Amino acid sequence: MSRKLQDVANAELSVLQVLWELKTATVRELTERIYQTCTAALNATVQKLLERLEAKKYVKRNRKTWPHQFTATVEREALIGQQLQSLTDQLCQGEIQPLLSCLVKTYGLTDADRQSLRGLLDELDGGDKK
Amino acid sequence: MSRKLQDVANAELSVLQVLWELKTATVRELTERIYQTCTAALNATVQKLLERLEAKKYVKRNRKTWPHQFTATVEREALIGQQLQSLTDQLCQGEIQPLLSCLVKTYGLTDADRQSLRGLLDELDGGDKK
DNA sequence: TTGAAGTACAGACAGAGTGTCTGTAAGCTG
DNA sequence: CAGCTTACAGACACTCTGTCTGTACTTCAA
Repeated sequence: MSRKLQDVANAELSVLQVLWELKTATVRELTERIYQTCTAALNATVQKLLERLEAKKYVKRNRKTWPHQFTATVEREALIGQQLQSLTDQLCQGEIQPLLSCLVKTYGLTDADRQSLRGLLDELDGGDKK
Repeated sequence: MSRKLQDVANAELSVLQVLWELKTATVRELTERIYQTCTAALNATVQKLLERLEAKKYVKRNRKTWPHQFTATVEREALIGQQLQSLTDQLCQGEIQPLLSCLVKTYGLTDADRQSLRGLLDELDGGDKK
């Protein structure tokens, strides 16, 4: 029974969040954003998180600059999509249907939400049908 | 930095899946469904998984029968909803918007999917607006 | 050029979660 | 009661995660 690989850990995610915001950043900048301070230890922690994110191909490191510059290589949306995928895989045998219905039913979708959702659907209809 | 509590592990989920299907089951039944066989060791494994699920309030145990009967106390949809919630919390600051758009864009929603989604939206409109 | 300060990197660590097992006590049924 | 099944406690190895220390490397100013 293989484990559900968690692929982006909590602390790693907080690094990604900052990278999405700043586009590019150094370890120091990231550390200060995340911990509101920057000690040697915290620095090393962020360094390690980046190292792991890099291994997972979620972050790119520019070694030509000093200090190194880091950039996210996944969009937030891609990560959402990936999570959605694994969610449906695990709980709906890959079907989106149950998820959609659950989404619409249990979430108090506001009028605005519904409006924009309809908009998206219309786009899709126009896009691939004709 | 607290860890993202994984709340339902992989093996635990497979137990839930069977319970959703059978409504109620004994350890033996669960073990045979999951592992296609039933040794003492596997039995104990499933026992442990049930014990943990019970602690998490995801499973109810009837101690009056022998052997004990187990039932899921969460619906599959509730679990989906919960996962969606934590997904939006982590990646969209609680907003559903980005998730919806990602869903519609990256998933190849079929005509049927879109149709049923519209249906759900219409229900909502009728339900709480008037 | 040299030294101080900042940065990179390797490795170690504790704590938690997970899936699995062994051993033992308890319950049932012929 | 005997023998089988089930329940339960505890242990285990392994992995993941967040954190840290220590050391080597780079840069830049004096």
